[in-house]
Amino acid sequence: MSSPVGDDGLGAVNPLIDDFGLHIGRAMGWPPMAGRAAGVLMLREAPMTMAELQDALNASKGSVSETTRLLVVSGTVRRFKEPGSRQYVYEWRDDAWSGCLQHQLEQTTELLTLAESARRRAADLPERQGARLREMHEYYTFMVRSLDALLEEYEAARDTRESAT
Amino acid sequence: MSSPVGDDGLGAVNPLIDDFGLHIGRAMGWPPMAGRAAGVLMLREAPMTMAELQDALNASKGSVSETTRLLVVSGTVRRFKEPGSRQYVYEWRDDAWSGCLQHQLEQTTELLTLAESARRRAADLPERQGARLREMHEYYTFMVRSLDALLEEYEAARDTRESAT
DNA sequence: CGGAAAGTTCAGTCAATAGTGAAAGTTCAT
DNA sequence: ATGAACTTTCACTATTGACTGAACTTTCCG
Repeated sequence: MSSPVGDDGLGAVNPLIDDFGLHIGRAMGWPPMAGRAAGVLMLREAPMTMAELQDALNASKGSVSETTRLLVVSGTVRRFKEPGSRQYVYEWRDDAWSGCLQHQLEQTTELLTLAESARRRAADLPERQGARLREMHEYYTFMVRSLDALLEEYEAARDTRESAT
Repeated sequence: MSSPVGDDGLGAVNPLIDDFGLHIGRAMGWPPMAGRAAGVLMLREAPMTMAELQDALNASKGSVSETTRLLVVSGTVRRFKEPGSRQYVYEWRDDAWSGCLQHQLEQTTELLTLAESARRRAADLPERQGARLREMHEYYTFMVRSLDALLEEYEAARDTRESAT
């Protein structure tokens, strides 16, 4: 109920956890808590129960529940029950970073959609403005195409490394 | 002092402006106001004064000042004085999207730095955790390299289009 | 089934962030 | 130099978003 990172020999890593919270959280559009939870889960050997997370993060039950939900839908954490146990455990996924890239791709796709909608809604503007919206549209088209390719490339490279292990 | 988009024949575009505010603002880590300002500036023929922006956005002087500052440092908007005039005008830059991609690259580089620092600070962890930090490090190394390449590719393509005009 | 343990939801509280407006600071034509 | 026009700064207010904790729902062992 006291040490924010539990009794895993990780006591010194704590400020690191907070850095995760701020940075990854911000990058992924998560609240800081989710970033901290991601950090804790990455640095743990074994899968953690909610109670352990709650203790490690020094957070309320409700908050941890919301946080784990978020991490699971983001594709960075999986949850399962160990056979015979009645409680879930949470574990950082080996392919977590694919999930992050996928997330980025989705965000960018949304902006492409916005660009398309903008051109439709503000059609027949003078040359200058039309050109600006065209630039935006071209940019996001380029980005979606490129990120998609990167995702594929990254996963291919990972699979290769994986099978080499 | 009334119509939120001024008297430019853009009256119908207003909900669009707010969409810009939410989406681009969020993507760039800007407050909504900055996104809205970006939208307004994209959709304008001529450069705008602060007074015009203030009117178009229906915002306070202070807020517009902060907002323009932000857009200028982000590289999406430039400001200059028309000769003989004593007030600045603000204009959406033709190469604004390069600035956005650059911004993304910088953000990603920060996370690479975090990954490096994490491996250093949490060295000599058991295999499992070490592998996770290695994955993170590899991911961000890959992303920084790739985004850098994309930026170059995008700018090259733009230059080509440009000179073809 | 009954009920204890685990997990989720949600109204309320607290903290962080955005925006206002007035005062202070700059700039430039005269 | 002076002062009017314009811009920035900053203390305050409003808004938004995160976290808490208690009430509720679900799960599953006996």
